Amino acid sequence: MNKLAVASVIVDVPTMQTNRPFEYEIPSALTDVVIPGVRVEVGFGRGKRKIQGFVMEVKKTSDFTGKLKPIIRVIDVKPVLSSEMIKLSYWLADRTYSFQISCLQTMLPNVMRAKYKQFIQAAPGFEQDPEVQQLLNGHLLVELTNDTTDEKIKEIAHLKRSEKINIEYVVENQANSLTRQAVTTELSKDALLKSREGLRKNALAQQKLYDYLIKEYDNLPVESSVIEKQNDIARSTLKTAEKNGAVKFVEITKRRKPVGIIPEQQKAPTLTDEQSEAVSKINSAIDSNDPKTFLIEGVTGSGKTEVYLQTMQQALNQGKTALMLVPEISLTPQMVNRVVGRFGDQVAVLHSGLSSGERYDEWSRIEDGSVKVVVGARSAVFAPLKNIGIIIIDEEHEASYKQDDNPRYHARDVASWRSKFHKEPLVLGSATPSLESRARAEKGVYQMISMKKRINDHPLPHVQIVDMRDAENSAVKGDFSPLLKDNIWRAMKRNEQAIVLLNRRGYSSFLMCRECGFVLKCPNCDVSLTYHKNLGKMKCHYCGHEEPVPHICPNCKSKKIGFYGTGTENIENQLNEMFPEARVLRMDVDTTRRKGSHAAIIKQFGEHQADILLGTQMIAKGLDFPDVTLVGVINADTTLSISDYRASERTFQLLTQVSGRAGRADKEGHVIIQTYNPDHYAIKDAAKQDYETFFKQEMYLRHQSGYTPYYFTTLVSVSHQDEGQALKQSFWLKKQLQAVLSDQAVLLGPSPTMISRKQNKYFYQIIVKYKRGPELHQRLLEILSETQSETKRGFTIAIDNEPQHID
DNA sequence: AGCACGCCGACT
DNA sequence: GTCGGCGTGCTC
Repeated sequence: MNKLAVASVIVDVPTMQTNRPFEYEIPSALTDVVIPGVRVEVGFGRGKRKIQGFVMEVKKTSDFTGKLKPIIRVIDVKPVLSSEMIKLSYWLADRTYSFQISCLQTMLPNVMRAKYKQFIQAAPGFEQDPEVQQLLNGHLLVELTNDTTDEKIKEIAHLKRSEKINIEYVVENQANSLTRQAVTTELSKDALLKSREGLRKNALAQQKLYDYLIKEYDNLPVESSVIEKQNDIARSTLKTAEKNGAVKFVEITKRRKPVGIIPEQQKAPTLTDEQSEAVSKINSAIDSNDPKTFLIEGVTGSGKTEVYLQTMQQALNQGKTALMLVPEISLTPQMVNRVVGRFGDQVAVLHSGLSSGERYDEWSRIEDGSVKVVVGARSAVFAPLKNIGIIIIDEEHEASYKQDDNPRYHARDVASWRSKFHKEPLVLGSATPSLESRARAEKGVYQMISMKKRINDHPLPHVQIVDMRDAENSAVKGDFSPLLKDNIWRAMKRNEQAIVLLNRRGYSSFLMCRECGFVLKCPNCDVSLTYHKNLGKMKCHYCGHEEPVPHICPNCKSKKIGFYGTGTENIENQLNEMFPEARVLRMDVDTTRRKGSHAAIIKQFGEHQADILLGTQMIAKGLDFPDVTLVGVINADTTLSISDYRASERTFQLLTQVSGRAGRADKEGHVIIQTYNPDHYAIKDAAKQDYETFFKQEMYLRHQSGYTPYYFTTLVSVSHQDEGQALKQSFWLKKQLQAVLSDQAVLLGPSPTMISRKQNKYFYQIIVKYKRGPELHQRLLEILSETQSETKRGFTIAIDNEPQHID
């Protein structure tokens, strides 16, 4: 009998050199337990280091010529990775040029990441050694933490060299954190009552505990922490009761269920013609296991969400599951209630507000099949659903679907992969599709579904563009044109609400001297410091460096140093000055930092407890406020000035979306867009809510300049402490790439990134535009492994496939 | 990553 | 000589 005795393991060491499977012997005691997808603990390296790894494959023999180490321990009882996820991780690592271990870790809840600890222990026979005793200070084990001083490390290294101490490695599994200590009783309720009577008169704490146990008898076991904190019963009281046989300590696995109240079950409304046509097209793809991609181009208010819900229902009817992605920012209670209202408690919602424990619990509920519908932001695309019947991506153009650190994956690509794996449709929906998706629909790669009518024939808002270069407008002191000011006033008078959007990208409150032009910059990074009001300090967004606000210019000693640029706070002040009676709510990064505050602001505004909602991009997304009749955009063009080929697309999308916020109910909406570029097509087309015209114009320009969707783009950046070295290396890289690319491909750069210095490293980037690039892909992978030794000398190479921003 | 090995200078 | 500095290369 030939046993499967070798496991192929991806180890938790994120480096290029260890980015491949390592083989381990499966001890006979662990056969049948070590199967693909489980996590294991293995020894790695020459020392006694222990780390976590993922079993990818189990086989009979190994080609490895050395001696295989055994697997030390199996962490999971059942696999945490399905065969689908294992396959997906290979594809993802290849596509994003990332380490496979990083991919595996992103696919799983954070708690599955191992925590490593090191403990110092006296070597046998050296327990009494004075040096060892001094180090351990009477303890048997001392943890070696990250904050150990250099001197102490030296001392430890000494002792280790002379073999007086050993270092013990411990791999901790954080996912265990969900078992908690709880209290219960083995006594009957009557017995408890009896014991309660038998307590001494002055044993007040015990009496209180018994009373609690009797009252909560049906809810036992209760977590000890709950009893201790909420009911102020001391641990010693519990211990005493334990001794007396009244209570018993047990371990419970607690499932936090974040979706608290399940809203009333809602019936599916009748569909419009456009909606039912969309539903039937998608449903037939579900029925016939057709992994095609649909692109729903539907104007705001056309009822895309209902199409999503009914097609998801179809998948469920077939005994399948459904996955729906929405941008984090639209994961509002309104949205969630709508889905939960339809599907009840078979829904799991994965949003960033979940604690890591909650996230793990939701993951388990999905994994064990108790959840049929998953709604979530980007990372929910890895939800461990089995037998997926449909995948939906709402607002598919959103840049936040692309992760901006490693692995730099796009949720749309992962969804597409899974759609093919499950042989089920993928539905992309947007009022303003990304150029690449819309172009694919044009070519017939995606099937286009267009929804042009608004439900109940709500008219589109009336949009006006205000040319801020006009004499009348440039003369005003603040940032409000007379027209916008007047319209806000009117809306206030009619007791309606207004939204004011400040397009603040690349625009912030930095400090500038009006005498000499000096700008306060970060000493480590090449960016200006921004003012943080709650800190009262200047802060760097990249490295976190802080310093006090100077009152005289460090350069010319003038006192004319002050803030420059329009921040939300500044606009808020202007609004308060102009409309002293209006209640202004501000929503930006500062006011929404606290968990739940985003939802709180939306709720407050939705209940008309404020008159004006002022904010940045985040107010533009999918919110429905019936009393809003006016939307004002202060500076429509700041996103245009960014040196990014997607600048026009982003501007168009933002303006179209925010305009959709006005007048969704019976009242007509009015939108005022202030700009210095009134003739720009992105602004003009957005004002007309005319996606198709914009699409044609933008496609023409992309074609002219050779960008997505006509070309693929890959961004390669090189960094080093020394600017010259970084530049030298990037020229070398360019030469390497040139050699494998055809004449059709274009290489731009190397050029310094917009922020050319971050954390004291210099960054240069090369943009590669190409039509067909298997050679490029191969060469980039090779370069990554060839340059691994350079990595240690301070070089880093980062590759971003289809970047969302070039900066 | 983290560790051992190994090759150099300056110390009992 | 040898201790300990850091550079190099390997980990099943």
